[in-house]
Amino acid sequence: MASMNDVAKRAGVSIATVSRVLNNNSNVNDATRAKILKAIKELKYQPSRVAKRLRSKSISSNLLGVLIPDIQNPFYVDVFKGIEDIAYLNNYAIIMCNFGQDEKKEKLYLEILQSEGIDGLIAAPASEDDPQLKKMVKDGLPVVCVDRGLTGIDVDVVLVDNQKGAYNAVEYLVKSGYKRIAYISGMTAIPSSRLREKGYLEALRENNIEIDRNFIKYGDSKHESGVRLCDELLKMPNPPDAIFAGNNLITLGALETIHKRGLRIPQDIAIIGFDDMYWSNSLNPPLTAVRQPAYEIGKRAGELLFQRINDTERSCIQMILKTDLMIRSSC
Amino acid sequence: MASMNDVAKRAGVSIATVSRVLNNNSNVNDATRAKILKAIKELKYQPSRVAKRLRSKSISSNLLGVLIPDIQNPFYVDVFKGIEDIAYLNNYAIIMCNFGQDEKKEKLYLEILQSEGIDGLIAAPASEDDPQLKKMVKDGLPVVCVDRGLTGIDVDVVLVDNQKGAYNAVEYLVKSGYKRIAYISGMTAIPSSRLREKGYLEALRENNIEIDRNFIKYGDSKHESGVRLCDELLKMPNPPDAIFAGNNLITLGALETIHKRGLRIPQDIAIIGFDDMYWSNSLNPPLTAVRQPAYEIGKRAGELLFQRINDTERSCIQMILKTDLMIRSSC
DNA sequence: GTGAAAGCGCTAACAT
DNA sequence: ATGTTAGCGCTTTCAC
Repeated sequence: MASMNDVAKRAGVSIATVSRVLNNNSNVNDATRAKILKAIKELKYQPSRVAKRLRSKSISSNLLGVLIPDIQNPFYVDVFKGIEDIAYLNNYAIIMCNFGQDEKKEKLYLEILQSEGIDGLIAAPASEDDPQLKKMVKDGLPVVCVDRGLTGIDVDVVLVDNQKGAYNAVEYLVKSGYKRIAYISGMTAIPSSRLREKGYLEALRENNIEIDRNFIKYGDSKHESGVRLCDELLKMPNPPDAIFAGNNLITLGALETIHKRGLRIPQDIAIIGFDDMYWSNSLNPPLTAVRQPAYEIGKRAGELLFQRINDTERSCIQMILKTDLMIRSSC
Repeated sequence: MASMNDVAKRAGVSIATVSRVLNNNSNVNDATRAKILKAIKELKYQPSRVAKRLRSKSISSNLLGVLIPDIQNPFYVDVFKGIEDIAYLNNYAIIMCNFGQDEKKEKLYLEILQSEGIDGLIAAPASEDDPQLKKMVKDGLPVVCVDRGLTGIDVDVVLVDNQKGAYNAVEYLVKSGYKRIAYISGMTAIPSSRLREKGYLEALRENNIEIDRNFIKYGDSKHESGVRLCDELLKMPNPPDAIFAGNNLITLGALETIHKRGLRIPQDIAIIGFDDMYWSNSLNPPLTAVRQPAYEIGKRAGELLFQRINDTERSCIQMILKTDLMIRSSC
């Protein structure tokens, strides 16, 4: 790889001048500029982002971090796509950190990110109390949280109203005549899981449906726990007549169990999921679900991040997007 | 962020000694080491990967690139997860480049990757003839290709036998009694699309089924083209009785169209897909599909990459994994 | 308008 | 066993 020095030599100028034409700020003689441009072309010179980053942390390093709990969850994939589209517009590359809801892994990734000298970070932290991430925010790293916030510190956040979304879903179940409604929760360490439970409880309470604690199952937000917890629910002596699944992976797992048991949906057991997927229509049966605008969450987060990178002083924004109940035929 | 200099000062030693304990290669006096370790802790010092990378390209920069065409395709997500697990084991971070099958975007990402001084790259290139990527391989960058190779140059490749997978799928369709079998292809620029077509044609030919060119539709490997091309197929005066869908996104799109038209699967139209998904069982009906071991592809590619990083001279390997026909009830 | 030189944080000879 | 120093590729004063 040719360096600036090579270019300078070839063009018969100093590296300072090369730097000047590259960043076309100061005035450079047209003839000199032409010579340099020619040398750059001939040598196929590409500036090193690494050297640039080392040299001045103050200036754009064109690198940002994305820290998410589960890339195999389609929700985060869409969020990522939203972020990426914005990053690309700004000529930024992304270090992707998928920590699998493992706090140790998250910690290591956070260290790496810091060590890489990123310009900014978009994160869905393992816990809203994450001390390490909080410290990074305090130290001035531009951070935008998605899906989950951070307590006790001012930070930009983009998420949906989880409680309301869950409330709407469960209320719809109630209005449809279901009375024995179960909830399969994701990890309770995740704020959204707790808020969805709150929405669930609220909807039951307001509709005078007795709350049965045995109908609330706690898992780890993954497919497998949907499979297992749905099974536990269905083999109860007096099983539920409807299930509210805490996220898309859980929903898919629950569907698997229901189908394995040969039960009909919604006649034998109804189901409604949090998180829509574009293939929800092709599921058996078409799934009724609470849709989060995942792509938009990512896009907005990306926009907020670049705003903050360009203006560290701007006051923090909490952006709450709305959910949509996509009514199909699983309940 | 504390630097090595800060640590050295605090411990009352030179930066060289600090570097020594950090890379614990040379001998350092135990007392000195202790002092330095203490200073590191107190300052919460973290080495800068950026400086390290700038300093010596020869040594591990702990950064690698992943270049894939579509992160919203679950196949690539699983491949990525496989890569990531291996990268994490080696303390590597990943720059994720999702080029959306857009050659211009791919080119820019490749430039960025080079400019970031990555140690190695795992790529599913837009074309098997990609001159830029080829040049990077020639220039000595460790590269492993997944899903698609590179012509005219020696490079490690991990993929499945696409032709055989397709052959098996279409043969299964034939054996099941279908005679009017259509193929919805992904982008023909992608080798796997062409190989799957070859397998499709081969299976028809060997079973003495007349090939109808109108039954082959070419799209762009995305959901939308599955929706559209399946529709074109179904509104033919004499439509097919079975569809072989070129990848998972196309399959999902085709399913959407079939359901929208209120057709029964497999009575009215049968479907078999390339690429399995873990929720295939929950689709309507459970989908028969050719399974690629996506996670393993990523994992193997990661392993090969680290092998190559550690031994640039090792001769290239082409690893061909096998596909499985997952028989369910969509045909 | 252009060049010289310092320095970002680190590693690796080369000294001592 | 430890320190000194050059240099990775770049930006940015400060001269001229």
